[in-house]
Amino acid sequence: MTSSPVRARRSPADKFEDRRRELADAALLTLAELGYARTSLRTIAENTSFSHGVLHYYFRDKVELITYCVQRYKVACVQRYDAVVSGADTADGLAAACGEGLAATLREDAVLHRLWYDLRAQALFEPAFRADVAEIDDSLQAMIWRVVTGYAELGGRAPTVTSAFAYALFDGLFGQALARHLDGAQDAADDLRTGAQDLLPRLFV
Amino acid sequence: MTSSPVRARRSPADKFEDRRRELADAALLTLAELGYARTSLRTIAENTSFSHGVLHYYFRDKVELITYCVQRYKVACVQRYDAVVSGADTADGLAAACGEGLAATLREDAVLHRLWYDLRAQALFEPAFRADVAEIDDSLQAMIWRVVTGYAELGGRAPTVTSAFAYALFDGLFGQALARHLDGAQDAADDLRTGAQDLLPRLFV
DNA sequence: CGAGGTTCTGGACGACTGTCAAGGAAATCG
DNA sequence: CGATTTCCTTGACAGTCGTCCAGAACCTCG
Repeated sequence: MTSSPVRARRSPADKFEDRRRELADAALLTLAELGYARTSLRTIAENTSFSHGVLHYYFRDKVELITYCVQRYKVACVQRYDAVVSGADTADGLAAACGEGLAATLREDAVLHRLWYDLRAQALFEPAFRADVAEIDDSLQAMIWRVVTGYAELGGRAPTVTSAFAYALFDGLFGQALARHLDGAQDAADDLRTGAQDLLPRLFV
Repeated sequence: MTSSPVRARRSPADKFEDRRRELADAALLTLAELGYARTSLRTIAENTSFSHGVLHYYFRDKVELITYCVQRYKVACVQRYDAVVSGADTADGLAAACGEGLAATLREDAVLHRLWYDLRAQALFEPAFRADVAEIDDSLQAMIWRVVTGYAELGGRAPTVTSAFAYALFDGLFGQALARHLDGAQDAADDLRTGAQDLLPRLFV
């Protein structure tokens, strides 16, 4: 009972948490590459400089590891997107930045978004994932809603949809673009960009 | 070389195909219950009156079985939906039937649609599924497009979106409603109904 | 240096997977 | 009826999986 490794830190700047993050980032790469169903703890460990046993030293089980990974993914994703759309000062400029931001993250982080859609589907079956997936979904919905309200203020009109409705539409658009992009369609990102620009005004009629 | 069971039928009305369908339907139930990642061939066989070996008598491997299942799912899904929306003779009536049809299939076939979103996510990783998933996606897109063009004719206006764009939006709406419904939200189906009715006119501005 | 805690290794365990083959059971047909 | 094809069961195979653990390695501090 002395060496339960879950909570026994002492060193400065929490080396324990640092290694957790390091392992989670490696796991994130492997998960994004193979998908949830095909990723084993041993495969994750192979993409690190450690052996497979260490994962159970830093994470209670596979669910805790994946949960931790997914939370890391969220903050990086939302932060980057907010930065992209924060610079616009006209309605049309914001719509363009919105489309460009979505297209950019589609091009650059396609495999991570693929993992997101995978895990969200898994959460439909595995209740252990639902809380974290719902939390990320909420933060993505809020991210989209910031764009919509920003567009509203710059354009002087109020949106005629709910936050959830707007997010569902953008999510559908993004999911389709992702599938096409991963299938090799060169124009997927461009279509997403123009599609998002097209969609935004339709939320105000 | 005489007894390769893949093609060696003779009896009337193809008993072989009948049993394939029977096994595939049982597999579909099990897959919808557990999801792709957690469903094994033995578990599928347990939900039938046969032993696990018979699956390899009627299907070459797991991929062929699941592929066959998914194709069965498609025809049932699209046929039923088309019947629901075929009766409308006004634009508003068609929008209502569209929303009601989506809400009804959400309520009645939630677990099957859950499987669909699961398999579509798997196809992002596993190229073996992509062709079949793309085919189903196309048929669903055509199904939505029939509603849109029908609405256009009844309303005397032409849609201002592409078929793929319209499908992406409806799919996003449905996916979100499905997640909420499976999470126990009582109003998910109603929101989907009104959401679809709300979305349809926005494709004509 | 040595004691004691922390970190990591590598092997083992039992359970489970898809696949296959040998042979029994059942149906079909000459 | 017996022979032959079709259908199905059973058990095995070689892997992989998550998990756990004994102990080596490492680090820190007295």
